[in-house]
Amino acid sequence: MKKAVEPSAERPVRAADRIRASASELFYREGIRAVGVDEVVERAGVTKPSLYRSFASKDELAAAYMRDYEANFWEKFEKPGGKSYSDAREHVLAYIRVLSANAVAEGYRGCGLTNATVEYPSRDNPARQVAEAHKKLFRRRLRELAGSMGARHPAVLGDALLLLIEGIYVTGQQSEDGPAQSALTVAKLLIDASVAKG
Amino acid sequence: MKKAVEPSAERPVRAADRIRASASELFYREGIRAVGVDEVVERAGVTKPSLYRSFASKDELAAAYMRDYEANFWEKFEKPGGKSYSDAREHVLAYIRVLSANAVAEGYRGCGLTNATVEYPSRDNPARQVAEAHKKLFRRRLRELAGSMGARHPAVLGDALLLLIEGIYVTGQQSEDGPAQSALTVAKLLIDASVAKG
DNA sequence: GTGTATACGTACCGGTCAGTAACATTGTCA
DNA sequence: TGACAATGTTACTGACCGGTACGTATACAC
Repeated sequence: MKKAVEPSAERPVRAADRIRASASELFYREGIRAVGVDEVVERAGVTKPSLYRSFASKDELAAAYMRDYEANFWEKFEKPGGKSYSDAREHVLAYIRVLSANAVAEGYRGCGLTNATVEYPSRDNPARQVAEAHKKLFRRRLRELAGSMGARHPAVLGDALLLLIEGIYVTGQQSEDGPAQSALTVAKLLIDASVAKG
Repeated sequence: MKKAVEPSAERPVRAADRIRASASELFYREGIRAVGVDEVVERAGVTKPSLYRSFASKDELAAAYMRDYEANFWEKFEKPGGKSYSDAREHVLAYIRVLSANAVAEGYRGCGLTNATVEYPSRDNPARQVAEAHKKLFRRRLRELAGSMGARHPAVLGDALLLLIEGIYVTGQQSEDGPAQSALTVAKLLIDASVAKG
């Protein structure tokens, strides 16, 4: 008589996964430097050696957090509000609409990848490297979308949108009543002024 | 026979001042959390008790750094490139011109006040409080300038400029080859599209 | 049953952190 | 000379940090 039912319906849930989840939550909310590995494992309900079996160091755990964050970011960016968009302008505006709504909520903490580059000025930090690579990709994607909108200078409009979005990320953490409120209007202004009319 | 010449040309330089200077440099370059008080006093050429005679805690030292940074900021903002401007549009564009030039330099670290709010999510941190108060003032000042430019909606243009500027601060630390390059063009676009023409 | 591999916990390490106590030294002014 | 204020010197604390040596429980193979 073996296990009867449920081969593994109750999930054991690997320690490494619990740690990733715990780290993601804590690192995002409080910052990477502010959170010790003890706090991470305690919240995960595991012990420290389990962490170091799956991750070489706290820095590498932070890098894993960055990769998880990035995957999640792309999902939210490519389907803002869970919806797909064929029109580039509507796509970007939808993302900014959702983003700026979140950014005026209490406790908003901006973009985890951006925050990590602020926390780690040194270029050889593993977490920072993931973040930097992501921001390059994001910039390219925004230029692409700007091109699809028919911008006269897609590079400029793409950069404009990136600057605007990063501005939302960071000002959103400064106060609940910040300039992110105006972001959607600004985005429209920017796009319309950049797209050839006649 | 007293001191002959130079009442104090060779400056004794108060320990507190040396500490402020040392802290400002280190906190800005490496981040506040990343720098220990030992490093601050060592660079200042003083000892730890001297620090704690002038500052109640590291947090309070960080708050002092914020205040110093802010004073310096206003100087640079109100006279970009050392020059005064009577025209609001030229004033803002001059600031953004200088800023974006700095932002593409290697080792650029953005705005110390912005960075501090990223490092300290908790609202009761003394340094963060200084930074938050400053950002409120800055927002008001930009709206004021937007009004002087004759914007149809000064609040929107002011916010647009703030989002843009914060975007420059933060993307400037992500890479030397970032969107800050386009910032001046974007600023002109934004202003021209916001100012009533006919 | 007895290997053997995997997954995990207990207990600990040395270092660094912010902060302090007690005392010695200096320079200034009167 | 004497008093005061500012600083340096030395040594220390307790908490926390990232990281690890080592023992333990379970499961599957033969």
